[in-house]
Amino acid sequence: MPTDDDLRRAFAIFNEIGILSQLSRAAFEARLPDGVLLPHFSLINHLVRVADGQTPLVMARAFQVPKTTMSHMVSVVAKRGWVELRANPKDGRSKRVWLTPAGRAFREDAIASIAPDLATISDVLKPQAQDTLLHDLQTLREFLDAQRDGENGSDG
Amino acid sequence: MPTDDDLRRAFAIFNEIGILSQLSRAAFEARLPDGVLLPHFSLINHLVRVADGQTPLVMARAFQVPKTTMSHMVSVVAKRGWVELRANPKDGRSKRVWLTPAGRAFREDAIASIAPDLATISDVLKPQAQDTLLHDLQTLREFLDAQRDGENGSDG
DNA sequence: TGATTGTAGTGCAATATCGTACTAAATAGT
DNA sequence: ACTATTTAGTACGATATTGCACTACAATCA
Repeated sequence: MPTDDDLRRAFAIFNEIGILSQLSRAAFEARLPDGVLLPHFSLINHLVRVADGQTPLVMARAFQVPKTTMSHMVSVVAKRGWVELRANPKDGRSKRVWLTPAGRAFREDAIASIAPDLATISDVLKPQAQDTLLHDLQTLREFLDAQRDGENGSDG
Repeated sequence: MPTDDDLRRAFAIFNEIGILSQLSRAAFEARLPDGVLLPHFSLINHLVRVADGQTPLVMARAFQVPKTTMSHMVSVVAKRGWVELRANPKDGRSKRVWLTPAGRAFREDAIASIAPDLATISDVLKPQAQDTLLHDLQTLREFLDAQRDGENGSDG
């Protein structure tokens, strides 16, 4: 049975997460070219880390956004020349998203430009604390993911 | 001197924070009336917890959003009848935002409806771990806040 | 093979966020 | 007091996110 203080603490945790998300996103986007947003970087980064040639719908599920949102995100980064859309010979309905050399270069540059900012974390959190923090955040995220799966998908 | 692994870990921490923010926001909004978003609740909650009668500009700074964004947020919750805008007798340029009884009731209902979800955190994180997590998140947030202050404000 | 159902993507409309430019009011400097 | 600067808020436009409806294609089934 949770006490009032338990609830307050849980509320505070998610409140801090929300604020941190906002602050870190703003800090990151300040290092990106003008008009480029965090989701655009995330999309490219995803293609590099997982694999390119995925369909927009698969990516929408990975990012847990509606497919219309992914469609728009892909069109934006395609306009920048960072990905190319090609027909899927295996399935006439779908397209596949391929990285371009410019897309990979953009990712490298972005990572290099935020690395110094990222490194400053160590000014306030010891390595051991960072490990614990990351571990607990992952635990929490997996838990929320599992809860979400128990309910409903976000698109058709 | 940060190693590659240090950077990877820091990157992963902020990545988890971003995902958690998205997941918890979606879970929260699922409990709110249709069309009501987290910022709308946050605005009301802020007025209850800090004080109502603040000016929109002060609130914009508290939320770290541009004043045009706050203007829009206030107009939305005002349309719902949860706040009232009144002229500021001390300053003819500004207005002050006051909670209505309906606004306070909305907050109570929202909190009551998410409390069961919040309580489930304890299923995966012990109280001690939650304390540490909250503490480290606050440390990180204060650090980012300080960095941001060292640079520039977001509006005029 | 033809009809039904399901899936991938897009077009469009509604709302949110946010920058620029503007008006009105307060403040500072002379 | 008069002018210049600063501050509070709004109007407007641009982009992002997202739901709904639609088309094209695929898969299933009779």
